[in-house]
Amino acid sequence: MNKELAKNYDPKDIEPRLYKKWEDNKYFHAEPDPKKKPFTIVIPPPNITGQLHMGHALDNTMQDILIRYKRMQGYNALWQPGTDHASIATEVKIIETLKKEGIDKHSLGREGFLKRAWEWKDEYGGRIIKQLKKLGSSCDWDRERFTMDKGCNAAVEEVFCKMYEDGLIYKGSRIVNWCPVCHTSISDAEVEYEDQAGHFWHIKYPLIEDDGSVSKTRFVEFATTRPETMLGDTAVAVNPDDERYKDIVGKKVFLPFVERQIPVIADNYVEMDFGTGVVKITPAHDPNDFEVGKRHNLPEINIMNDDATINENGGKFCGLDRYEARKQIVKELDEMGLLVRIEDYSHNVGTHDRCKATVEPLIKKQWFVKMDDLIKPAVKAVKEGEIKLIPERLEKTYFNWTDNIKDWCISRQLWWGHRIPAYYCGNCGEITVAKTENKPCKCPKCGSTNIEQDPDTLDTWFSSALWPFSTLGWPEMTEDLKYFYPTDVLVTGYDIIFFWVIRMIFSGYNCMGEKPFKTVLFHGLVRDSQGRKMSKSLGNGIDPLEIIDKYGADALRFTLVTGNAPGNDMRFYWERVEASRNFANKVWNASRFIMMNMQQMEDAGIDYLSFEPGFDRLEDSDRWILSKLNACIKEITQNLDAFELGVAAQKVNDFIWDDFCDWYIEMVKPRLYGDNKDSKIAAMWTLRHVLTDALKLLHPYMPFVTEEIFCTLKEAEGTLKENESIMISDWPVARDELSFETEAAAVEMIKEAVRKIRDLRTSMNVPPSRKAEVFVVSEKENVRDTFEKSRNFFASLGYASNVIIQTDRSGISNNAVSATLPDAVVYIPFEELVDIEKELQRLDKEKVRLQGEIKRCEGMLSNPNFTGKAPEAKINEEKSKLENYRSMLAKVEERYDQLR
RNA sequence: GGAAGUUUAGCUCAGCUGGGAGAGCAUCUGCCUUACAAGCAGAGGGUCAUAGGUUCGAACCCUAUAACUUCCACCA
Repeated sequence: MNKELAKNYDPKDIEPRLYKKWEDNKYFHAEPDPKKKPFTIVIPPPNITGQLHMGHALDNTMQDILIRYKRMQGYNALWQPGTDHASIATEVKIIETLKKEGIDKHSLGREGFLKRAWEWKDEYGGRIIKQLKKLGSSCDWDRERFTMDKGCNAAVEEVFCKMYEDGLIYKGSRIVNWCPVCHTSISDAEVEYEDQAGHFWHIKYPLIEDDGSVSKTRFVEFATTRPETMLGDTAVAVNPDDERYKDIVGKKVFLPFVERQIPVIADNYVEMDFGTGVVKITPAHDPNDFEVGKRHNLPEINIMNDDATINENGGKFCGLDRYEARKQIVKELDEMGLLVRIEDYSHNVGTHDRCKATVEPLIKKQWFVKMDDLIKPAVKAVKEGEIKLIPERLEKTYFNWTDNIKDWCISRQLWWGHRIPAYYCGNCGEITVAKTENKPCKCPKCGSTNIEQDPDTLDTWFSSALWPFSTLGWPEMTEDLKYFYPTDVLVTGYDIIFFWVIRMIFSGYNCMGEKPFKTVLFHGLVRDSQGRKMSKSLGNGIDPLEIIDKYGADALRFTLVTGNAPGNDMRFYWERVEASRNFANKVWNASRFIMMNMQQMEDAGIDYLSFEPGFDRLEDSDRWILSKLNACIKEITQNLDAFELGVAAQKVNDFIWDDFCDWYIEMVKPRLYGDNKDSKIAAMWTLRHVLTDALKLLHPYMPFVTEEIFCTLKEAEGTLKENESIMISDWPVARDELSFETEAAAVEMIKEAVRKIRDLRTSMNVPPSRKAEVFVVSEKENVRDTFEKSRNFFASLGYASNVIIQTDRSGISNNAVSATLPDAVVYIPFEELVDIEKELQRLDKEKVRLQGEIKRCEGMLSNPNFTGKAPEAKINEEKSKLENYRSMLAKVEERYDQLR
């Protein structure tokens, strides 16, 4: 042995060193191999603008746990990494940067701007990758992709052209969400609604009399939250069943300012009970009005420019900002006597999720994906369980969206992104859709060479929707694609189920004819300790890199996956990181203990390595911990297969800390410090065996500390192979020949006795330094045998100077306290310390407790409904409990009588 | 308006799909016991939101109610 571990685990130097080792040895790399089963995860590609935040840390920790677990199980595990160009987020960021330099985007021109964007990508795009590495992510970095690399571009063009041919992509003039700040259309999913305090302006339009004059006495009154849109009104509507307005339907009203006469129409869209039952109709600036307008063939009058100022259709308000126009219009209406009243009103306003500007519905010519057919296989897949969502309840959210799906607006008036492969003839207007390599030099219809490509780019999610197969080579049918697709799990936050998950699913079926993944594992948000979202503006964000720096990546990872269920949000507490760090340190020190003893045995010339566990040489405590380990392996494997990462983590923690450290290592100490060589060797074999398996079980969660210990341990033994690593070692397999029910139960009894002794001592304020004789009295031979076999550790754990095992209580002083077990009574004569009255009180309390338990058991067992209907195992369990309680009660009563 | 989630110890949360309520942190007591004070040993602390129901048996299943949170819709 030539390596020693420091007293406290310090991740600082260890983590980068080990990560480099893994990378250098290509342990993350996967190639198709028909001899192995694939297991694939594609990373949710982080934005190139991104910095690692808690959400990433959680998301990637979960993926890494699954990948490492499967890799150890012998799967050909591929974690496909990459980044997203994040069209609008990046473009906004670059515009900001340019602004600081006093440069306007348009003055650079498209090419100049894109050049800057690529420079920016080269400089910052790799930042988050470096940060992911600090977390320990075992992605196959040789395969790193980017949504705007050559392959992804090819995939995007392929899909666009194919879908256009199939009629799934069309260009149409429809009302879209327009961001007047970013100057682009955005999809429905990108609109965030927020409650804003506003007003309800009650306005009236004069009726046009039958003689064509503007009435001075008859008006139609309605209310609106956006009076400026009146400039684009082309009707007012009432419900067809509304008696109040029956007589004016078909007549006209006078629209002030623009001085139009517009019709009063009847449409079911109008609710009679709301407001006055009259709605002004502005088809060009409201999605509902747009629909109404279509039904009634109303003109669509656009009154706004792209920056939300009023255009020439707004007459005298032309040039004013929408809010300025609003003020003016209200003021002038008031002056004209057409403003009835103003009411305070809180309503939802659509804002752009990127820049928070109020979205303006506008009619624009845009590209859309037709959703109704495309969505069908995606619905079917989830309905029939072909794709599993975890937690299951998110299926409802999923179907809620698919059931109400609208066509997807995919064109963006941005430069950074995939430019739409559509070409327009400047002469005849013919549209040609073609891949870049086939782009037309002249119009196929009129032959004109006056051809221009569509200036717009695609929604950033258009390319990420293809991510699970574009990264594996599609549209080429590569070996990778055949082997690794469909992928196994997608791990992501529930917040992007609409943006991304659904779109990947329908794209998968559309392009590959096959689902993109079998399971979607959702996690929640990491919130601050007060339950608030972490955000830049609140300044309450916690930097994962700071945690890694202070406590290590292992501690961060462990913290993020323990104590919360799939899909639930969690709160972040530094105390929890500290607890995780302490756990890592615990593992570290247990290992240190074992290695110190290895050293001592080596120094004493004891060959512990060649011990082959003829199981007859294992002692009860060894068999107990091996049984525990075996159960643990089974359960943890099951939990991981069911994606119950938190539950599995808790079990590893409890096994290592409670069973292994607090009990087994303590049990084994007297043997290690004693003279029995065989016993020592058996103990050392068990320690090493259990530690190694425990490290493996822990490795997916805490890759660094486990690797460091694993290698140091092997090195100490002298069995470390070159470049050996726990990450490519075999996942532990449960071995039932290493499970010993009888011995395990026997040790549990000793543990119970120890706990009772400790309890007695504490309640009597006996300091640990004061040892005492301990008598064990049992009529049962096998019980006495058990104590006999375990006397060494029973004595040390129970602070006994001597353990005397006998069949009756002869020779035991009356000045003794006792602890009762079902099959034995333990006496500790403390002489001067014992207060008989107090002891009687204690025994009395115990009597009452046992009587209560017995009553409960008897009640159950005498209930014919219970004995008739409950499963037999449960009945037997209760019977044996009852027996134990009765036996204990008898002993307690006996002792009570003796003392009295 | 529709839907979902949450409600368990002082705090944050688990509880693996019905069989005697758990962890971490905090609190209290005693220990620097040669792996670990980032530790050890003990203790206190819960009508599992409320009210009904199903069941031999409910934190868990059903119904209703309340509070909080979130998502979707957008009635102008």
